[in-house]
Amino acid sequence: MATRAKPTRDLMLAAAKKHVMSKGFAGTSIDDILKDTGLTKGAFFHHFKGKADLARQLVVDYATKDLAMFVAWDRQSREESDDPLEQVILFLKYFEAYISNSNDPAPGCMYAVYTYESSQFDAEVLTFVSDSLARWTSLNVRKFQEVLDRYKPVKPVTARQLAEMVISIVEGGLVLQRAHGDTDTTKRQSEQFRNYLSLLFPKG
Amino acid sequence: MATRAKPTRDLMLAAAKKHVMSKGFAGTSIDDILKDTGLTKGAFFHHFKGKADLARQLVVDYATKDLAMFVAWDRQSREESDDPLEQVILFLKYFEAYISNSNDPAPGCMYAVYTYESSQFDAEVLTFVSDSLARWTSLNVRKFQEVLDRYKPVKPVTARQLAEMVISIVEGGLVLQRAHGDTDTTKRQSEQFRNYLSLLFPKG
DNA sequence: GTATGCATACCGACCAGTTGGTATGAAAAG
DNA sequence: CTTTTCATACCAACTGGTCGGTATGCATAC
Repeated sequence: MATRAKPTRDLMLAAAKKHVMSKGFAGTSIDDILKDTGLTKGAFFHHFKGKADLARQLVVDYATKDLAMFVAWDRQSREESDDPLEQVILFLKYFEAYISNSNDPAPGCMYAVYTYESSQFDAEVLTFVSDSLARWTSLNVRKFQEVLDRYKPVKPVTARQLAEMVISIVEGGLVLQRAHGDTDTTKRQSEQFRNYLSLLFPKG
Repeated sequence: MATRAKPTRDLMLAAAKKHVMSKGFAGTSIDDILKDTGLTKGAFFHHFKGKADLARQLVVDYATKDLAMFVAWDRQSREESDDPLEQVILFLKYFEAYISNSNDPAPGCMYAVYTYESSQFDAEVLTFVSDSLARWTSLNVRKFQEVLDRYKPVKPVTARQLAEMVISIVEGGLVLQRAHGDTDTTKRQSEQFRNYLSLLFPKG
């Protein structure tokens, strides 16, 4: 059976993600993943150099899929409107729909898991997490800069401030949502942020 | 040595907190705590029924100290101003100063740690975390209700929405701050929220 | 002299990681 | 077209070490 290489790796990554997002990385054993997939140690160590390598591949995979989702939402929002402010609103609404309708009972951010378990990971992984969040921020900065180029805010504000605030609200919303086990806290937070935007830019 | 009961327990709780806030709960072994304190298994299992009991006592202790801090800031803000909106602003400023001047190199919220490792804990502990966050929210709701009783917001908003937003922003700020290893991200988020308040309640 | 506050010594379970090996398929040699 | 060669993909069994937890003993305080 030298054919099922990629599916096997993805199968293990999926199982790993499931466990890590509910028990943390240290709380997830390799055996947990193997029991879930029906595979064995040999398969695991064939695809991963070790648990640290799993941590790396897992978060890289997460970042890739996450970014792809954001890019898709961004493109769709640009197709539906020419106004950057409206595009931001649309983007947020796509996100709200995604979080609320997720079949994941307790959605969360893997970056948050890693940062709250930071001592478990090597510098390379932690840098990747930091960089990924920074890249996400940069995307938002560019977006809000487009808004600021067209509309003058009621109160002086930088694109970076707004960009960071979006991420902060999302991350915080996810923490609360998980803690209370509900499905709409993050969505409500995003709505509040849109409220803030409508006050900052009354034109839109 | 039958005299140092309370100090010993607190010593272990302090060491546990230190490790849990940097490696997570599952990533923290009892031996880690014992090595830090110079104590032994006998001491640990004398004060804690097991690791699950440590989780319970640790978060209860955290909640107690956290609440005391909030109450103190609330009292001080009431002493310095009669205006509820100004009191909120003051409260946030105390918080910002606390986070920025903390000697903790990577401050964080223990509730967030527990939430992102939820499968590690029993229902009692998880309920306590949820309730603690709810209590924190309630305090904020009361506060913002006082504000809303005096000032009419430019856009319709409930006290609960604002209360949740504060916590969300703080939690999210802490995630970002830890991820990037800086000291002022949370503070900046709090400042942005104050900006939002000043737009909502232009009178203040 | 009895309860408290610890230390010592130990246990079974589980941990990440290793070993030796097998089945498979694709490419190269005949 | 067949046979050899060899890398890939995986498995079963095992290892040393660490985990949470227990049993016991012994000072000290009351």
